Amino acid sequence: MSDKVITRFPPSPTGYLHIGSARTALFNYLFAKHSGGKMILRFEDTDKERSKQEFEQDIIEGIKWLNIPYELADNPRQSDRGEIYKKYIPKLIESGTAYEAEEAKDGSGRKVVRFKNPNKQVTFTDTIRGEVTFDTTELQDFVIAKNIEEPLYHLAVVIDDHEMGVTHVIRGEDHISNTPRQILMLEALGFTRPVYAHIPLILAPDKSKLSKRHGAVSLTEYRSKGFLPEAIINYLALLGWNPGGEQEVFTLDQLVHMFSLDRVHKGGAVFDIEKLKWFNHEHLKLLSDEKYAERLGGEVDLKLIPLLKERAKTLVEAHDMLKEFEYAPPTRDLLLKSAKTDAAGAKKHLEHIRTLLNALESFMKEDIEKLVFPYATAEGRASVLWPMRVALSGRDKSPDPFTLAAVLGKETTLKRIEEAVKKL
RNA sequence: GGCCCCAUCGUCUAACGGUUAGGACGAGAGCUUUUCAAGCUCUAAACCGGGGUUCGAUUCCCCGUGGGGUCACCA
Repeated sequence: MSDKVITRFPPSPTGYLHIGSARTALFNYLFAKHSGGKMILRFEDTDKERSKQEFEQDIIEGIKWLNIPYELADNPRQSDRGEIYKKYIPKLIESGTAYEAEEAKDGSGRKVVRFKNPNKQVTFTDTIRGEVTFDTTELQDFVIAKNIEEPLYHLAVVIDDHEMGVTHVIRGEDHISNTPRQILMLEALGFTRPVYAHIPLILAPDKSKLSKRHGAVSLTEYRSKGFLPEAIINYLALLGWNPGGEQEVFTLDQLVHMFSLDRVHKGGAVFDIEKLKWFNHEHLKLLSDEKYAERLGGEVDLKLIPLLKERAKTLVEAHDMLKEFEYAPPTRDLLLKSAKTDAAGAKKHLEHIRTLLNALESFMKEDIEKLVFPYATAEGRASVLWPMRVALSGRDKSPDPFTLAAVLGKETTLKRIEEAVKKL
């Protein structure tokens, strides 16, 4: 089928995968997949000085980590596509729409190629913004190639999009003013115009384009901070687009199903880390205990996962909490810290709890609670519950003592109470 | 500065001429098995301004203001 939708994600490997690029990739994928098409990945590395293998790797790994499907173009690097470009540049010169001008600064001794600007108005339809008109006169006879076989970005884009059969160009709004010059070249080459859609930029809190000076912008940083790819996808999709209802938590498949370009916003959207954290917590809670443990990467007691799920907003927070569960025998001072009783009282209470729990068959939270809580209420909750919390956790900040006891299990619980009693 | 784009709570957004302008994040207050979180409940919080069009404008048009993007032999 010739009318199959083909979008593309063409990063230039001059930096690590940026959160904004990731969203552009996501929108391209969502649109293509929703329309039954595909998204092609290629690298725009015509700037040899700044392009690095390392960045290329990072970008691919990032997209894979996010689970955004793509198809790698044949010959995905522009730096390897010289043979293709060589077919087109002379053609442009022969047809009189381009000409060789002054000597190039690249030391090749060859001449730079300039486009013979027809100096006209160019109007194109942007799916998101409607008709946009530019007067290209101010562009003058712009340079399109460093020399007869090395195109500059704009020319390479036009040729690649044509060669790869790209039907829809979905890119950041910062490219909107590049569009007319690309259309000029594409007309000179006799190519068909793709559909253009310029999506709003992701903004920093100061409303300017999000960039490195604003802090964390590379996907890797979010990954290492313990964010889930599902959460990042979900959050990014809702920056500048929304399906209309009041639901906010979605899976990638759901997003694919609902996505449409006409619900994409025109204005930029400020990136809010707090909301991302909230999405992350939501997606973390959606994981099964087994999957959660898997994501944490270590050997984790599955009994601890529900506790983590409830409290941790990121995997890193979960890790930190896990450390907090590491028990160190509490000091006498800590045991008495907030208990409204003296050492003798605390000792009495702990011994009583030990006796109660020792007789308990089922060590479920509810049963422990049923047994201990009435006693705590009768004796003064603080004077019973505080020593119990500290005895079990070794800390003054912890989940409630009943949950703690249940998670720890009977044996450990009794052992820790025993240890505490000895201190009093 | 030229050109282009944009404009609803602090932030992400709903609304497609008629609503008490809704939701979410965050904030504040309260509740909970007296901690820290989480959770639950409640509260505060917005249509940039001025003209039109219309019986009626947040919504359509124009102007202004504000913000942003872009002006390379970078992408």
